[in-house]
Amino acid sequence: MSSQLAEETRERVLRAAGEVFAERGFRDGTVRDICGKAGVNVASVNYYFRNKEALYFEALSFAFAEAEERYPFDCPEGEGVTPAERLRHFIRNFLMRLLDDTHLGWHGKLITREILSPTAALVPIVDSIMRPRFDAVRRIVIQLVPHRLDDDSLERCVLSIFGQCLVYRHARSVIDQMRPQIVAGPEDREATAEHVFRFVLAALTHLPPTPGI
Amino acid sequence: MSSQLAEETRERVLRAAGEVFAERGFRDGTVRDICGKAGVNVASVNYYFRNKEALYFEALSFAFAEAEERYPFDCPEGEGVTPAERLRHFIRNFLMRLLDDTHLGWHGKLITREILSPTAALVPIVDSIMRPRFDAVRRIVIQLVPHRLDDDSLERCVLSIFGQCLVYRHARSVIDQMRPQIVAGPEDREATAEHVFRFVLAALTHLPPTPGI
DNA sequence: GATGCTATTAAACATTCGTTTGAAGCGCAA
DNA sequence: TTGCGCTTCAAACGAATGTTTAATAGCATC
Repeated sequence: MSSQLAEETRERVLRAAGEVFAERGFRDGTVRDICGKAGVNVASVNYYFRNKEALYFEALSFAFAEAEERYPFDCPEGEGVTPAERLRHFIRNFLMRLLDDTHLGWHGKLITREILSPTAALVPIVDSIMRPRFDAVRRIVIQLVPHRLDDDSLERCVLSIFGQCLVYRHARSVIDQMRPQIVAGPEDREATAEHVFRFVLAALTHLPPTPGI
Repeated sequence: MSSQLAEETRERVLRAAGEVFAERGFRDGTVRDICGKAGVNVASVNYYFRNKEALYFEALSFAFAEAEERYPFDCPEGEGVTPAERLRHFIRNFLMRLLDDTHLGWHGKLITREILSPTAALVPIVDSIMRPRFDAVRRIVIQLVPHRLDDDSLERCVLSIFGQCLVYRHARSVIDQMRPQIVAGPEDREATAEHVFRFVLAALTHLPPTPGI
């Protein structure tokens, strides 16, 4: 029977693993680093998880679950909310999460690494977490574009929206070197979110119809 | 005196290093892998370069130089070219490079890794290669937006453009799992480039003025 | 208090990897 | 040919790392 204390130890290792893997990657993040940060013996990894790889899988799932919990995907779908308001809400929510480096920053770093070097762990994450958001944004796009779009154009619109948010995380090192002021403070981030919203809204509402459809 | 043969060996190691580092990252890409692929002895790394880290630096610079050579940044600046045509040209050129997996794909992968986990090698690359492109796109944006933009909004517009292109590389694994058809064939990639161009053009030409400026 | 299961520990093991070493190969000039 | 400098090689070294082991401690139950 696993005690309450053991469960706490397990979660401490899981959290330390997430932070270490996020900062240094799977290979560079050593078991000794993780256990040192968690304050446990190195054998704990083998005791609680099978090995380092299984620990990585669980840490990734744990990070996603915790990120979902703290930054819930609350895209208002009610009747009284206009599509533009839903769009603004989504973009701000998503961007704030991506730009957050302080308390929850390692989740995003870890996920970014996983996307760049995908393992088998990515498949269920894409299906269970990313796809619903993709679908929600697609519904917003359909409502905002004044004419019908073919399926591929629709997907590309959604990707254009995600891309404008994701660049602030993926190219963060370049931004910090070239234009640090646009993401420096909270008010700058709000302004960035507002910009992305206006940029997307202008594009969607004025997108020309695809010829031949 | 270094012979012609030695120079070829050096470059073979450099190229193999770029491919291996791109595929597996700095830490996972072993010296033995690189030398095996290059068909040379492991001691060659220490002979031609100082050590693995110095090899990585040189491989990164080499990759950038070769990518610049094969995909030259030829943004037409002449009088007779409209800003919209320059934008289309830039986006297509940039996107095709990002989506190219075949002969030159490892350059982009390597650079993406470096941006995510930046080392000291990134600073000169940003200054010498990325900044000029950023500046060129900014000049195009100024010409396309019908009113004056403050500096920060201008930077964010440029980032919106880059982000819409970069997402096709950074989130490639997710796209491949969710919507592979939009980047599958050459004609799909052309359609993607055209979409990004139209999306950006619609946004820039209809972007509302920032209040209070 | 004895017993048995769980949790934790220090130490060691086996492997991998970057790096070094010393010798051998090779081209070329004297 | 001989000698010399540049290049390549096989082998080994030392450090780091994932994993295992066997012993110890903690703790609930009887």
